[in-house]
Amino acid sequence: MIEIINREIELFLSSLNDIDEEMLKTILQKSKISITDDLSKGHLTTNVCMVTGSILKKNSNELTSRLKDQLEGIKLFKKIKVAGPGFINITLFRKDFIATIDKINFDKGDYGESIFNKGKKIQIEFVSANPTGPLHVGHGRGAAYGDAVGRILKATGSSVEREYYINDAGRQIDILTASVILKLISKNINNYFPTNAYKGDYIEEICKKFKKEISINFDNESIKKINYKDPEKEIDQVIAILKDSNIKTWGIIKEFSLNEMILSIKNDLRKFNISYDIWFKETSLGSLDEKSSQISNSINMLIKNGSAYKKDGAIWLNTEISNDDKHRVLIRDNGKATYFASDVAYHKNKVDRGFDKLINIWGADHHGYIKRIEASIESLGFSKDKLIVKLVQFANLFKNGKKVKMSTRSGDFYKLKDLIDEIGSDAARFFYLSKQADQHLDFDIDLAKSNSKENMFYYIQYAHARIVSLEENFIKKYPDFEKNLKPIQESTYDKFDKIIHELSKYPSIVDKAAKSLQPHLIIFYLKDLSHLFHSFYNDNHVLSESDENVQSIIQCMSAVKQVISNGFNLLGISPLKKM
RNA sequence: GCCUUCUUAGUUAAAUGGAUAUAAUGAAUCCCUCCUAAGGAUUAGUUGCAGGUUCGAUUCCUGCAGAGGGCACCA
Repeated sequence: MIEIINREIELFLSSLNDIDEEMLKTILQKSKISITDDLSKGHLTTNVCMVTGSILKKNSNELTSRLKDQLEGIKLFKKIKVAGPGFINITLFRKDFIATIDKINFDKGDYGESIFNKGKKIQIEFVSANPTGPLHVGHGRGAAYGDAVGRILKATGSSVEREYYINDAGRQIDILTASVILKLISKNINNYFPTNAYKGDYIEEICKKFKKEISINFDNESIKKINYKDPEKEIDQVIAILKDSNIKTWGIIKEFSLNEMILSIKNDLRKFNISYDIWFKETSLGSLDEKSSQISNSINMLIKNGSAYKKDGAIWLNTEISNDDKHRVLIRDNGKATYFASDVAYHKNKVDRGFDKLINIWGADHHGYIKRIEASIESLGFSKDKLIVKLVQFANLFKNGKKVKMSTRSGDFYKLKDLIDEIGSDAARFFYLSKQADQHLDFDIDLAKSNSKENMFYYIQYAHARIVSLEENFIKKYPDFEKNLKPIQESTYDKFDKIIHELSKYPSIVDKAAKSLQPHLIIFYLKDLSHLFHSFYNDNHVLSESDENVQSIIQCMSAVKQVISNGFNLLGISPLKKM
């Protein structure tokens, strides 16, 4: 129906005098056909006359009456009405309106999918937490968000590749390795353990798994003598001694610890119903020592085209192109690459892989990083519009009415795994996604676990479960109807019209969520839909309706169930059959 | 100081520039001989302040006030 109206509108616009290409484009961009917010306004509405009127500096009254006549002329609609400041409201014939139910029950899991991103290759990189500790509840939000965005984009026709960037190079990994080694040799060094080493119990778990047949010999005496006031220098000194005294064993333990950490992260994410297509290691970008490694190549390119330069012994990138407030160091005066240099190479690698869009999901603390990455992309000769950075604000976790504190180094944090064990993956995902990603979120564990009305998650699940049970009871009562339900278009029953109207909005909600990368829109939609359902369910005793009506109602209810299930699926949540 | 996100019922939150700003919660009242009361119905209550753009602004722009986050040759 919307396609038909669109065609009529285009005909209408081209029939107008004094309109040029440019204007036409603007009008089509600004105007829209949408589903009305309320049935009292009919089923569909368009603002095209107001938009056209304002662009052509014409009175919109004249336009509305002309378009109204034209739409009435094709006799495909029950009623055309001009309303408000110049909307055209369209009421469909009942069979067209009610056909939505048949469509949903026919399309099943495909209902709501669209093709507006068809053929697009999108890469989405998210979580990418350093493999120096297990994932904590702070990472959960980015994980739930990134995965849901991936699912939604896929539903709009694009191919989506999920990627986790593993920072397996650099000082943090050295600290991890040192922490493990110090625990392994703790008896020989009087249990010495520097303040800045990682303290969580996961370090001990790695030690337990480490095969003891390898002899672990380090310079224990030098370690015992370490005495620094600055904890940063202290840990660096520890690392230096360990490496110098037995680089081979260091390497073995480093690799082992890293693999254990990555494995634990993968397991946690799997538990959270998330799987990745690619696990990209920072070390695969190579090092500066290799002449044609990816990292050397990208820096050389930047130097060659004049974007990067040498100053005070370091190599800097001029980031003015993106209005960054200062130039950024790529290679330090000690010859080592910065983390930023790896990132430049990594983003070049991503662009080279030919994606149409790169979506990075970062914690809000990375905010200051956006401009320099954009500058590097532009400086390498690509458009920064390819890159979309979505910031996810921190989540405050509340338990027993108190805020839960977190710090990775001290080992004092709430693990994502524990949260999932406590409330389940589905409820956790739901709450992480229940608010816009770029807003602060207070995550109340007690509420998430509660069975009360204020728990939206159960409210929606309850609607789904009620319909499942309704269908079961229906089949028990009418075993014959199972195979030949009457088509719903013949229904004259109208008490569920509000629900049908709401169901017809679902595809546009998915599109909106995909365009704005906001999964929470789906949650709010499902809540509204569930509300309509619960209300209907209370007012109408379905199975005591006439045989004819009950067939139609059951089909409508099944459609509601289907849409809840489809919506949950986009969020990575499984609907419940029983509460 | 600079950058950035934000400010909507008592509280927590919705709303691609659209019509009467939507829910939940809290308060008050009511509804189970009936398909799951983890539910429903009714009532009262909101766009920080001052301008601007627009036929139309919670939405876009400017200023002010207030809150969070970021401003390393750390990762």
